[in-house]
Amino acid sequence: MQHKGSNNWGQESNLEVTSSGLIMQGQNSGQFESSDAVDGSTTFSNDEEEDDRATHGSVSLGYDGEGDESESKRRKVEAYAADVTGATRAIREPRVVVQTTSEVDILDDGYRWRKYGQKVVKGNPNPRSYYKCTSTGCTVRKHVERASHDLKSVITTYEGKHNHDVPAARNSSHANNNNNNNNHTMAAQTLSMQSQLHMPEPSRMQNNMARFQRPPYGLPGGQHMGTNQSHGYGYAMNQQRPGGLAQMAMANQVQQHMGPTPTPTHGYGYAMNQHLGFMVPKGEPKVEPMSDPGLNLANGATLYQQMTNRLPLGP
DNA sequence: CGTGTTTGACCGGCGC
DNA sequence: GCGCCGGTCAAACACG
Repeated sequence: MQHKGSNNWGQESNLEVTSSGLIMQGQNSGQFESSDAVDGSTTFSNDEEEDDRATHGSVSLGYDGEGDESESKRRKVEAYAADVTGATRAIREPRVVVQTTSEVDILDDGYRWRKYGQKVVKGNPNPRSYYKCTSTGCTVRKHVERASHDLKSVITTYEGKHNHDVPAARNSSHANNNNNNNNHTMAAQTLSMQSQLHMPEPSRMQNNMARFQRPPYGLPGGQHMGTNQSHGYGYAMNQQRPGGLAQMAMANQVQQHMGPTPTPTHGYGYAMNQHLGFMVPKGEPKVEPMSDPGLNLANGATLYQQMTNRLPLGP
Protein backbone atom coordinates (compact mmCIF):
# COMPACT_ATOMS: atom_id res chain seq x y z
CA MET A 1 0.00 0.00 0.00
CA GLN A 2 1.40 3.05 -0.94
CA HIS A 3 0.48 5.62 1.30
CA LYS A 4 -0.04 8.58 -0.58
CA GLY A 5 2.67 9.68 1.10
CA SER A 6 3.06 13.07 1.48
CA ASN A 7 1.47 13.80 4.53
CA ASN A 8 2.47 11.37 6.93
CA TRP A 9 1.31 10.84 10.20
CA GLY A 10 -0.35 14.04 10.15
CA GLN A 11 -2.93 12.64 8.07
CA GLU A 12 -5.37 12.28 10.72
CA SER A 13 -5.18 15.68 11.91
CA ASN A 14 -2.88 17.37 9.65
CA LEU A 15 -0.83 18.21 12.48
CA GLU A 16 2.37 18.83 11.06
CA VAL A 17 3.13 20.41 14.22
CA THR A 18 5.24 17.61 14.68
CA SER A 19 8.16 19.59 14.58
CA SER A 20 8.34 18.22 17.90
CA GLY A 21 5.45 19.42 19.47
CA LEU A 22 3.47 17.88 22.00
CA ILE A 23 0.09 17.41 20.94
CA MET A 24 -2.71 16.85 23.10
CA GLN A 25 -5.51 15.28 21.52
CA GLY A 26 -8.46 15.80 23.52
CA GLN A 27 -10.96 14.58 21.22
CA ASN A 28 -12.52 17.83 20.87
CA SER A 29 -12.53 20.00 23.69
CA GLY A 30 -15.95 20.66 22.66
CA GLN A 31 -16.72 17.16 23.03
CA PHE A 32 -15.64 17.06 26.47
CA GLU A 33 -17.58 19.99 27.18
CA SER A 34 -20.51 18.43 25.81
CA SER A 35 -19.87 15.34 27.52
CA ASP A 36 -19.57 17.12 30.59
CA ALA A 37 -22.70 18.81 30.00
CA VAL A 38 -24.46 16.05 28.39
CA ASP A 39 -23.37 12.79 29.60
CA GLY A 40 -21.01 13.86 32.07
CA SER A 41 -20.83 10.50 33.38
CA THR A 42 -20.64 8.71 30.23
CA THR A 43 -18.08 10.14 28.10
CA PHE A 44 -15.49 11.63 30.06
CA SER A 45 -16.08 9.72 33.05
CA ASN A 46 -16.25 6.75 31.04
CA ASP A 47 -12.66 7.08 30.61
CA GLU A 48 -11.77 8.18 33.91
CA GLU A 49 -14.20 6.19 35.62
CA GLU A 50 -13.23 3.14 33.94
CA ASP A 51 -10.93 2.38 36.66
CA ASP A 52 -13.37 3.34 39.04
CA ARG A 53 -15.75 1.20 37.37
CA ALA A 54 -13.49 -1.65 37.46
CA THR A 55 -12.64 -0.95 40.90
CA HIS A 56 -16.08 -0.60 41.92
CA GLY A 57 -16.56 -3.99 40.90
CA SER A 58 -18.74 -3.87 38.02
CA VAL A 59 -16.18 -5.74 36.31
CA SER A 60 -13.70 -7.80 37.89
CA LEU A 61 -10.39 -6.69 37.04
CA GLY A 62 -7.37 -8.48 36.23
CA TYR A 63 -5.27 -6.97 33.80
CA ASP A 64 -6.08 -8.66 30.73
CA GLY A 65 -9.44 -9.48 31.75
CA GLU A 66 -10.22 -6.11 32.76
CA GLY A 67 -8.45 -4.50 30.03
CA ASP A 68 -9.75 -6.62 27.40
CA GLU A 69 -13.10 -7.27 28.60
CA SER A 70 -13.55 -3.90 29.69
CA GLU A 71 -12.21 -2.75 26.53
CA SER A 72 -14.31 -4.85 24.41
CA LYS A 73 -17.17 -4.25 26.51
CA ARG A 74 -16.61 -0.69 26.43
CA ARG A 75 -16.28 -0.87 22.80
CA LYS A 76 -19.54 -2.45 22.48
CA VAL A 77 -21.14 -0.20 24.84
CA GLU A 78 -19.78 2.65 23.07
CA ALA A 79 -21.11 1.30 19.97
CA TYR A 80 -24.47 1.37 21.38
CA ALA A 81 -24.07 4.69 22.75
CA ALA A 82 -22.56 5.73 19.59
CA ASP A 83 -25.66 4.94 17.95
CA VAL A 84 -26.94 7.95 19.49
CA THR A 85 -24.14 10.26 19.12
CA GLY A 86 -22.27 8.66 16.42
CA ALA A 87 -19.16 9.77 18.02
CA THR A 88 -18.06 6.54 19.31
CA ARG A 89 -14.49 6.49 18.70
CA ALA A 90 -14.17 10.06 19.23
CA ILE A 91 -15.13 9.73 22.72
CA ARG A 92 -12.30 8.19 24.41
CA GLU A 93 -9.64 9.22 26.58
CA PRO A 94 -7.67 12.25 26.05
CA ARG A 95 -4.62 11.70 24.06
CA VAL A 96 -1.26 13.12 24.42
CA VAL A 97 0.88 13.05 21.42
CA VAL A 98 4.52 13.54 21.78
CA GLN A 99 7.03 13.70 19.14
CA THR A 100 10.59 13.13 19.97
CA THR A 101 13.62 12.95 17.92
CA SER A 102 15.39 9.80 18.54
CA GLU A 103 16.89 6.88 16.93
CA VAL A 104 15.21 4.46 19.11
CA ASP A 105 11.56 4.34 19.36
CA ILE A 106 11.35 2.93 22.73
CA LEU A 107 10.82 5.56 25.24
CA ASP A 108 10.99 4.39 28.69
CA ASP A 109 8.59 6.40 30.63
CA GLY A 110 8.86 4.35 33.69
CA TYR A 111 5.81 2.28 33.12
CA ARG A 112 5.63 -1.17 31.77
CA TRP A 113 4.06 -1.68 28.44
CA ARG A 114 3.04 -4.68 26.55
CA LYS A 115 2.85 -4.51 22.84
CA TYR A 116 -0.44 -5.72 21.58
CA GLY A 117 -0.32 -4.84 18.00
CA GLN A 118 1.42 -3.24 15.15
CA LYS A 119 0.02 -1.84 12.02
CA VAL A 120 1.00 0.15 9.09
CA VAL A 121 -1.18 3.07 8.74
CA LYS A 122 -1.80 5.08 5.76
CA GLY A 123 0.45 7.93 5.14
CA ASN A 124 3.34 6.44 6.92
CA PRO A 125 5.38 3.56 5.72
CA ASN A 126 6.54 2.95 9.17
CA PRO A 127 4.43 0.70 11.26
CA ARG A 128 2.71 1.96 14.29
CA SER A 129 3.04 -0.07 17.41
CA TYR A 130 0.37 -0.33 20.01
CA TYR A 131 1.18 -0.77 23.65
CA LYS A 132 -0.85 -1.23 26.73
CA CYS A 133 0.19 -0.57 30.24
CA THR A 134 0.69 -3.88 31.91
CA SER A 135 -0.35 -2.78 35.29
CA THR A 136 -3.41 -4.44 36.49
CA GLY A 137 -6.32 -2.25 36.18
CA CYS A 138 -4.58 0.31 34.16
CA THR A 139 -5.92 0.79 30.73
CA VAL A 140 -3.53 3.28 29.45
CA ARG A 141 -2.39 2.69 25.95
CA LYS A 142 0.13 4.24 23.74
CA HIS A 143 1.00 4.15 20.10
CA VAL A 144 4.40 4.64 18.77
CA GLU A 145 5.30 5.37 15.24
CA ARG A 146 7.97 7.09 13.29
CA ALA A 147 7.36 10.02 11.15
CA SER A 148 7.56 9.02 7.60
CA HIS A 149 10.01 11.46 6.39
CA ASP A 150 11.90 11.92 9.46
CA LEU A 151 12.96 8.63 10.70
CA LYS A 152 14.41 10.20 13.67
CA SER A 153 11.11 11.42 14.78
CA VAL A 154 9.16 9.17 16.98
CA ILE A 155 5.61 9.98 17.62
CA THR A 156 4.20 8.57 20.76
CA THR A 157 0.58 8.90 21.57
CA TYR A 158 -0.60 8.22 25.05
CA GLU A 159 -4.14 7.51 25.74
CA GLY A 160 -5.61 7.32 29.14
CA LYS A 161 -4.28 7.87 32.54
CA HIS A 162 -2.34 5.64 34.78
CA ASN A 163 -4.00 4.92 38.02
CA HIS A 164 -1.04 3.53 39.62
CA ASP A 165 2.36 4.45 40.47
CA VAL A 166 5.29 3.63 38.38
CA PRO A 167 6.07 0.02 38.68
CA ALA A 168 8.97 -1.00 40.64
CA ALA A 169 10.87 -0.78 37.54
CA ARG A 170 11.67 -3.96 36.12
CA ASN A 171 10.92 -3.53 32.60
CA SER A 172 13.73 -2.34 30.74
CA SER A 173 15.00 -1.65 34.00
CA HIS A 174 18.19 -3.18 33.21
CA ALA A 175 19.07 0.00 31.76
CA ASN A 176 17.42 2.04 34.20
CA ASN A 177 18.68 1.45 37.51
CA ASN A 178 20.28 4.60 37.60
CA ASN A 179 17.24 6.27 36.79
CA ASN A 180 15.28 4.04 38.73
CA ASN A 181 15.13 6.41 41.38
CA ASN A 182 14.58 8.97 38.99
CA ASN A 183 11.81 7.25 37.50
CA HIS A 184 10.11 7.01 40.62
CA THR A 185 10.73 10.45 41.41
CA MET A 186 9.71 11.46 38.12
CA ALA A 187 6.54 9.79 38.41
CA ALA A 188 5.89 11.33 41.62
CA GLN A 189 6.74 14.64 40.39
CA THR A 190 4.75 14.06 37.50
CA LEU A 191 1.84 13.55 39.57
CA SER A 192 2.28 16.57 41.43
CA MET A 193 2.92 18.57 38.49
CA GLN A 194 -0.09 17.45 36.91
CA SER A 195 -2.02 19.37 39.23
CA GLN A 196 -0.65 22.46 37.96
CA LEU A 197 -2.79 22.34 35.10
CA HIS A 198 -2.36 25.86 34.38
CA MET A 199 1.23 25.68 34.05
CA PRO A 200 2.13 29.01 35.06
CA GLU A 201 5.71 28.82 34.38
CA PRO A 202 6.84 26.47 31.88
CA SER A 203 10.27 27.40 32.21
CA ARG A 204 10.21 26.14 35.62
CA MET A 205 9.21 22.79 34.73
CA GLN A 206 11.98 22.47 32.54
CA ASN A 207 13.90 20.48 34.80
CA ASN A 208 12.87 17.06 34.84
CA MET A 209 11.41 15.26 32.15
CA ALA A 210 8.69 15.22 29.87
CA ARG A 211 5.48 15.45 31.39
CA PHE A 212 2.32 16.48 30.01
CA GLN A 213 -0.21 18.30 31.71
CA ARG A 214 -3.66 17.42 31.52
CA PRO A 215 -5.42 19.22 28.93
CA PRO A 216 -7.93 21.73 29.58
CA TYR A 217 -10.58 19.33 28.96
CA GLY A 218 -13.38 21.32 29.99
CA LEU A 219 -12.09 21.79 33.33
CA PRO A 220 -11.08 25.22 33.73
CA GLY A 221 -10.63 24.70 37.29
CA GLY A 222 -8.66 21.73 36.58
CA GLN A 223 -8.84 20.81 40.08
CA HIS A 224 -11.00 18.07 39.19
CA MET A 225 -8.14 16.07 38.24
CA GLY A 226 -5.98 16.94 40.95
CA THR A 227 -7.92 14.84 43.17
CA ASN A 228 -7.99 11.34 42.45
CA GLN A 229 -7.29 10.69 38.98
CA SER A 230 -4.53 12.86 38.78
CA HIS A 231 -2.16 10.27 38.42
CA GLY A 232 -2.18 9.29 35.13
CA TYR A 233 -1.06 11.92 33.24
CA GLY A 234 2.48 12.23 33.73
CA TYR A 235 4.70 10.84 31.29
CA ALA A 236 8.24 10.88 31.91
CA MET A 237 10.32 9.69 29.21
CA ASN A 238 13.61 8.28 29.24
CA GLN A 239 14.94 7.27 26.10
CA GLN A 240 17.01 4.42 26.22
CA ARG A 241 19.68 3.99 23.82
CA PRO A 242 21.61 1.00 23.23
CA GLY A 243 24.39 1.37 25.49
CA GLY A 244 23.04 3.78 27.76
CA LEU A 245 19.97 5.30 28.78
CA ALA A 246 19.28 8.62 27.73
CA GLN A 247 17.09 10.58 29.69
CA MET A 248 14.98 12.78 27.81
CA ALA A 249 13.70 15.64 29.44
CA MET A 250 11.42 18.05 28.14
CA ALA A 251 9.41 20.64 29.50
CA ASN A 252 6.19 21.23 28.11
CA GLN A 253 4.62 24.34 27.62
CA VAL A 254 1.06 23.93 27.64
CA GLN A 255 -0.62 25.73 25.07
CA GLN A 256 -4.11 26.05 25.81
CA HIS A 257 -5.16 26.67 22.47
CA MET A 258 -8.52 26.82 23.75
CA GLY A 259 -8.26 30.41 23.89
CA PRO A 260 -7.75 32.65 21.07
CA THR A 261 -4.19 32.25 21.63
CA PRO A 262 -2.60 32.06 18.38
CA THR A 263 0.42 30.70 19.84
CA PRO A 264 3.12 32.44 18.23
CA THR A 265 5.20 30.31 16.26
CA HIS A 266 7.70 29.98 18.79
CA GLY A 267 5.95 27.00 19.75
CA TYR A 268 6.97 25.13 16.89
CA GLY A 269 10.51 25.11 16.79
CA TYR A 270 11.42 23.05 19.59
CA ALA A 271 12.87 19.89 18.62
CA MET A 272 13.29 17.44 21.18
CA ASN A 273 16.61 16.30 21.26
CA GLN A 274 17.70 13.21 22.57
CA HIS A 275 20.28 13.65 24.98
CA LEU A 276 22.34 12.75 22.18
CA GLY A 277 22.37 16.18 21.28
CA PHE A 278 20.54 16.09 18.20
CA MET A 279 19.10 19.35 18.10
CA VAL A 280 17.26 19.22 15.07
CA PRO A 281 16.64 22.62 13.97
CA LYS A 282 13.31 21.76 13.15
CA GLY A 283 11.90 25.03 13.46
CA GLU A 284 10.48 24.74 10.17
CA PRO A 285 8.02 27.36 9.67
CA LYS A 286 6.22 25.11 7.50
CA VAL A 287 3.54 25.59 9.71
CA GLU A 288 0.67 25.87 7.68
CA PRO A 289 -1.36 23.43 9.36
CA MET A 290 -4.20 25.35 10.32
CA SER A 291 -3.14 28.69 9.95
CA ASP A 292 -3.24 28.70 13.52
CA PRO A 293 -0.43 27.53 15.43
CA GLY A 294 -2.65 27.20 18.25
CA LEU A 295 -3.43 24.09 16.65
CA ASN A 296 -6.74 23.03 16.78
CA LEU A 297 -6.22 19.80 15.31
CA ALA A 298 -8.78 18.41 13.22
CA ASN A 299 -9.88 16.15 15.87
CA GLY A 300 -9.87 18.69 18.41
CA ALA A 301 -6.48 17.92 19.48
CA THR A 302 -4.66 20.51 21.22
CA LEU A 303 -1.09 21.02 20.72
CA TYR A 304 1.21 21.31 23.53
CA GLN A 305 4.59 22.45 22.84
CA GLN A 306 7.53 21.06 24.32
CA MET A 307 10.84 22.49 24.71
CA THR A 308 13.99 20.83 24.63
CA ASN A 309 15.46 20.47 27.86
CA ARG A 310 18.93 19.78 28.10
CA LEU A 311 19.60 17.48 30.86
CA PRO A 312 22.75 16.85 32.41
CA LEU A 313 22.96 13.81 30.50
CA GLY A 314 25.60 11.60 31.32
CA PRO A 315 28.52 11.04 29.16
C1' DC B 1 8.22 -20.38 33.87
C1' DG B 2 6.86 -15.81 33.37
C1' DT B 3 6.78 -11.95 30.49
C1' DG B 4 6.78 -9.59 26.40
C1' DT B 5 6.65 -9.68 21.12
C1' DT B 6 4.94 -11.05 16.64
C1' DT B 7 1.42 -11.49 13.38
C1' DG B 8 -2.85 -12.43 11.00
C1' DA B 9 -7.60 -12.02 11.62
C1' DC B 10 -11.41 -9.63 13.15
C1' DC B 11 -14.26 -5.63 14.43
C1' DG B 12 -16.31 -1.38 13.89
C1' DG B 13 -16.33 3.48 12.31
C1' DC B 14 -16.28 6.44 8.45
C1' DG B 15 -16.35 8.21 3.81
C1' DC B 16 -17.88 7.52 -0.76
C1' DG C 1 -24.36 -0.55 0.81
C1' DC C 2 -19.53 -1.10 0.14
C1' DG C 3 -14.88 -0.73 0.84
C1' DC C 4 -11.15 1.30 3.34
C1' DC C 5 -8.72 1.87 7.36
C1' DG C 6 -7.39 2.17 12.14
C1' DG C 7 -7.44 -0.33 16.30
C1' DT C 8 -7.63 -4.58 19.01
C1' DC C 9 -7.55 -9.50 19.98
C1' DA C 10 -5.40 -13.72 20.72
C1' DA C 11 -2.51 -17.68 19.63
C1' DA C 12 2.01 -18.81 18.79
C1' DC C 13 6.54 -17.71 19.57
C1' DA C 14 10.91 -15.86 21.64
C1' DC C 15 13.65 -14.50 25.38
C1' DG C 16 15.64 -14.07 30.05
